Amino acid sequence: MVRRTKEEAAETRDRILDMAELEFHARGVSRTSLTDIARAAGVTRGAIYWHFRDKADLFNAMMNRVTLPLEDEINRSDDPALDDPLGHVRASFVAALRMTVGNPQAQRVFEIALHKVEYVEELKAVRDRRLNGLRNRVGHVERALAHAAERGDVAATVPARIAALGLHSLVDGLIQNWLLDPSAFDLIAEGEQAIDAWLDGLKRGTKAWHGCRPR
Amino acid sequence: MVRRTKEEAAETRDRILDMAELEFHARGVSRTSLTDIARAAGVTRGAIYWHFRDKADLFNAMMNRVTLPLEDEINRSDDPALDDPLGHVRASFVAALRMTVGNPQAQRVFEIALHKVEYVEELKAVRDRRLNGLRNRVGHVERALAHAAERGDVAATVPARIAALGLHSLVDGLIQNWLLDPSAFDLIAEGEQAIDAWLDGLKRGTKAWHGCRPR
DNA sequence: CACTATACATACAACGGTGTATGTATGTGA
DNA sequence: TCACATACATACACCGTTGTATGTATAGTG
Repeated sequence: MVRRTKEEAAETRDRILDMAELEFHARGVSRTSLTDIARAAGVTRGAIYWHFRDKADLFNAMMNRVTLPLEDEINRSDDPALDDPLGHVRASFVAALRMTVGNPQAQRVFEIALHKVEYVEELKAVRDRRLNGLRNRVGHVERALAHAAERGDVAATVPARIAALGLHSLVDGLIQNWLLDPSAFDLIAEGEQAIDAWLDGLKRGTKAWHGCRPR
Repeated sequence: MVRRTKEEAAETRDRILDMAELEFHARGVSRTSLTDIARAAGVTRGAIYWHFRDKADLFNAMMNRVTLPLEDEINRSDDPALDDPLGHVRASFVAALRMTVGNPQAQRVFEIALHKVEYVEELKAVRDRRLNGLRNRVGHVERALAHAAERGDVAATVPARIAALGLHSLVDGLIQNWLLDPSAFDLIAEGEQAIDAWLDGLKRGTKAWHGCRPR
């Protein structure tokens, strides 16, 4: 075959990543061979081995394309310059729901990460990245909620750590359950209600409810 | 080899299932060969093919040993005869947390189901079972919370559906995050606090907080 | 006590996937 | 323009896994 220019080579690399994403999503990572991906991308395995060391390397490259941008927004929640940390936290998590539903690529990659890969051996790097991302997010949200508590936006009866951990787990669980069956519920509308229910609970605090129970 | 008695055959079958659980957990389902499992169990592949049709069949049998009992307790929450539906819901989910931490077999199987298997092709049956279990649980919890609302145990401002979906997602997310890194937080203690925060939020309702905001 | 189904072990054939070595034509810089 | 690096395609050897066919000794059964 003909030698390509650098630009064309970059396109080839992107095509390989795109097709890897589709194939992994359709057949699972372990059952997808490099031959499958090569055929789908219109190249041979030679091209894949040129751009990537092996399947694990290709998988990591594919994951990193999508997961990074979402992290950033949430991780900015504890910026002391923000005038409404609680609002920013809320907006960030709602954005995650919207992205899950509205961005097909993100949806595929999430589903691959959750249901179409086994976190063992070489692929543990992905698990570690996911783990670190989780720790970071919870940490940022915790500090953001602490700021909100200082400002009086939320009651301090629920520790910020629990509030952050719970919120993150809630949204994580919602996305996970929805991906199992997108027709089961409306992730954006009902998910937003659940987030608000959690945040409203934080606003009013836990122990002081005896005197103002409704009904 | 010698022909075994029925009792011994049942033991062989159990050993195969036990070792499959360990091997799947250690190396992932797809990377574990039937030869691996046979060697660990002290038999040959012939024994496995005698007791199970193929690897997918073996996998399903292994999963069904553990996941069923946990379901039952939660699914009883909407029994109209219960005098404290809300308390039963709370106890069921706390029990799930305790089982995750305290029962090593359950812990392994959960981790396999969440991180060590790809839900494609033959294994989709497991995904379907998980999906049905999820729908059922949410349904039962929803009805239980509706009972609780009728009894005045919780305010009706948050729809029972959202309350149930949120609670389930919260616990699901907590377990999922904890399994990624058990040292990250105390699943039982902090998880229980998160569950209580959610339930307390339900008790007090959502819209009526303006008049009784603490501090 | 003979016979059949059981509970495996052993043997065999086939295939798919991986990694690497090699070929090759072209872009690119000196 | 010449030489080398680039961007692949092709070819090859190896191995693990699967499914099945076959062997075999015993447990159960009439």
